[in-house]
Amino acid sequence: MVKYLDEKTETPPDHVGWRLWQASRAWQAEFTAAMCAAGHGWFTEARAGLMGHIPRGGMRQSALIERSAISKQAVQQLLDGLEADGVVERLPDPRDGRGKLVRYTSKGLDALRDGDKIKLGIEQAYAARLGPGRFTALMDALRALDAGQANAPDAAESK
Amino acid sequence: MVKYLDEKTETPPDHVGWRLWQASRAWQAEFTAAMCAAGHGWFTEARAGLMGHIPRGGMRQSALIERSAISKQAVQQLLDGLEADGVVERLPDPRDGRGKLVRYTSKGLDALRDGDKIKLGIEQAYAARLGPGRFTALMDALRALDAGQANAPDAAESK
DNA sequence: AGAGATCGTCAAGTATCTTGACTATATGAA
DNA sequence: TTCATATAGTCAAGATACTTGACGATCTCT
Repeated sequence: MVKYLDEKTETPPDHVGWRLWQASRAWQAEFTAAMCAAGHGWFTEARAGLMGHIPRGGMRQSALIERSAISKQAVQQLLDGLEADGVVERLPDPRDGRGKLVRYTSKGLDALRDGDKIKLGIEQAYAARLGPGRFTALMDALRALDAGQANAPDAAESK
Repeated sequence: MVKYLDEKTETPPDHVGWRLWQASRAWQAEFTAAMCAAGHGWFTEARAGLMGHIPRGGMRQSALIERSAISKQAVQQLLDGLEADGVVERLPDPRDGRGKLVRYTSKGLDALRDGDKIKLGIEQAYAARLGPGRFTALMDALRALDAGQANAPDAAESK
């Protein structure tokens, strides 16, 4: 291949945003791959994002919409998919004829359990790679960042 | 609104992956908003990801494809958009009739400059929020993670 | 009862990716 | 030189993850 120009003048970005992005993507790739390997091929990042908001005991779809930062239609489509794949089920809310209850099926609960195991494994690998001190420092900084974000009104995320 | 069930049994995730994801999204939201406010309304996350790989001096499209982890068609579509918005331009490669050179326009270079300023601002805000010690620790840990990832053959990202 | 808000759904469109098929050019060996 | 093959870029079609807008059904409040 012809290499010339200033392709050696590479500028691999090195700022917080880039690092966070890379780290986040790497984690997700690892987690998703492990979930697939564990037989949960239906698992995707978007679904994970949504499922992160559904407690084990289930919840109302409207409450889920409130929590996840996305539109109700997006939630609905994601739920449609999860329901079609047998991960969650939607039942009519006995206390409100308009509402629906979103609940994990046993398949969904299995996936949650496997996911917890995988998360733990990745976390331990990270801790081993960084050393306990640096890993703790990382988590501490990330939590502090999150707390600051939640309080900041200009975070464009509070709504 | 009717609140019942175990909606108080909230399970806000707190593991590395979630934290990284949240932090990454928050950074991107802040950056994109600032870029929009600076008049670069064409700016999106996907485009940023690609532009992060294009050096100031430009490069061959094929080299860009190699670097970015996405398909050549995706790169092409992103470039089509960036070109349509006047951010980059594609010139025939004088040394290879098949190739094209991707180069920033002055509009693109302006955006890069503004982006650098904004990045710096966000970084300083983060450092102020965390304190210099914790911020340095965060960057250190993220860099170490990235370095470890790059060396790990199972990272599914090396290709 | 009736007004208005809330809950979920349907329809349509956009952005970001994918795989597959194709053209044009370059390279290297017969 | 010429032909096989590899590389560079494009075109087409489809999947996923979102968006806004419109709508019917149900609840709540007066």
